[in-house]
Amino acid sequence: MNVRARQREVTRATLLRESRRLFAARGYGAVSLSEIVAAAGVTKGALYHLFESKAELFRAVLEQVQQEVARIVAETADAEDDPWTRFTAGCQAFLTASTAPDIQRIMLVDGPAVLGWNEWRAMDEAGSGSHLADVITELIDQGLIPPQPVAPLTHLLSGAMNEAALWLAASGDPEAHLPDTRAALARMLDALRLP
Amino acid sequence: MNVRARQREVTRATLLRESRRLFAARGYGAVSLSEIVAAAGVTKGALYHLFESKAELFRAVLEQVQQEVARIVAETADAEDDPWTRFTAGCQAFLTASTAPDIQRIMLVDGPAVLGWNEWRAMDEAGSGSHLADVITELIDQGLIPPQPVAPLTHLLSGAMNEAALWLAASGDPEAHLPDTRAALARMLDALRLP
DNA sequence: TATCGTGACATACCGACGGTATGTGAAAGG
DNA sequence: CCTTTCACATACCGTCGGTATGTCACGATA
Repeated sequence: MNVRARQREVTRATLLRESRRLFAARGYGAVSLSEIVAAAGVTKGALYHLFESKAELFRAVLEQVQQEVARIVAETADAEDDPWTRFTAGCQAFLTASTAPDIQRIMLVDGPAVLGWNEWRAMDEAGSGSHLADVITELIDQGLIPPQPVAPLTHLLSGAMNEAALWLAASGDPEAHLPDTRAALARMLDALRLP
Repeated sequence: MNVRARQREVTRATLLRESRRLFAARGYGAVSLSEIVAAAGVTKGALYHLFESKAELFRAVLEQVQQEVARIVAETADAEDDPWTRFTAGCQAFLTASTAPDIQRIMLVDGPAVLGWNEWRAMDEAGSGSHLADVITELIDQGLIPPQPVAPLTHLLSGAMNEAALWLAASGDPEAHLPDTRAALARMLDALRLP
């Protein structure tokens, strides 16, 4: 790889790292581009050479965060053989991962507001969202869940886990409430299962 | 009431109405104060005389929206005698009410991002959120739901309904998908019930 | 290796935004 | 009446996101 192309990647990675840190700490609206480029040690010229706008920079950060979460969920789920266990383990992994503060603010709070809910949803479905729909489809096919349209149930569960993660992180002591929340989620998932 | 005090209320109501319309249509970030005061037929002096900041104006709008939703939910629920039916009817009413586009963007998308999730949650609990926690507590007391901590289950259900409403409104044809979504929610709620 | 185009930035600047300080005229109080 | 108060209007500010232009090292070509 070229020196130029490599340097470009370094600058881009630095901007992504610093903007992710600042966005996570104080939110999209409260962080200025001047702040970001100062933290990254470059100027606005560099930023606008690499990203089209502030919103596009945020989108790139969000993409990175979502892929991290999707990877964790996929790895946890794939470690299980039983389809039902894959389902519940993946959900629990998502809940735990989404409790991290930087993932919270970027992925769950600012994401929909900055990009609009439609685009946010589209990005989510390219990440962990599709895993959920896939595994639910599988469970219906195998007769473990009553036959039903997949999309509504997927969004009910996705929203439940998102909100639970937000509450967990905001509740002061996530570690303390995690067991109860995991238990409540487990009860909810088990309740969906056919006898 | 004074002429002055009455005029003040008129101006305030006009600003709330116009800003709600604009916030709902294009989102908090994309609407400027100049636009709002122009639509309301006043100047920024009036706006800053009545509200401390743009965020405080938004908070006043959100408060209004949340109270409307809470009223609908409460009226629907209170029309039922059976505790379990009160629960499910209230949830269905919330789902339907939250599908309205202006309620969507203001209450579910921009609310957490503009005010922060903690403040948004606090406001929600002053509105329809507390109803949900109350009725769940009641159902546990009556032995209709397994004994468990109330908060985690409340947030799981609240998040499920929020996300389902967002998906419903974004799915192009809400009327078409509403029955399936209501059915999925009903299944989820029934699954929580003790035999 | 001399040349020259290209690209990865830096610099300088713009209009618009949220917010504030001050002015004004009509209603309220005496 | 006369004075105070208050619901605004006017004029202005610093900062923001965004852009147009300059600069200089790299890299391909002869």
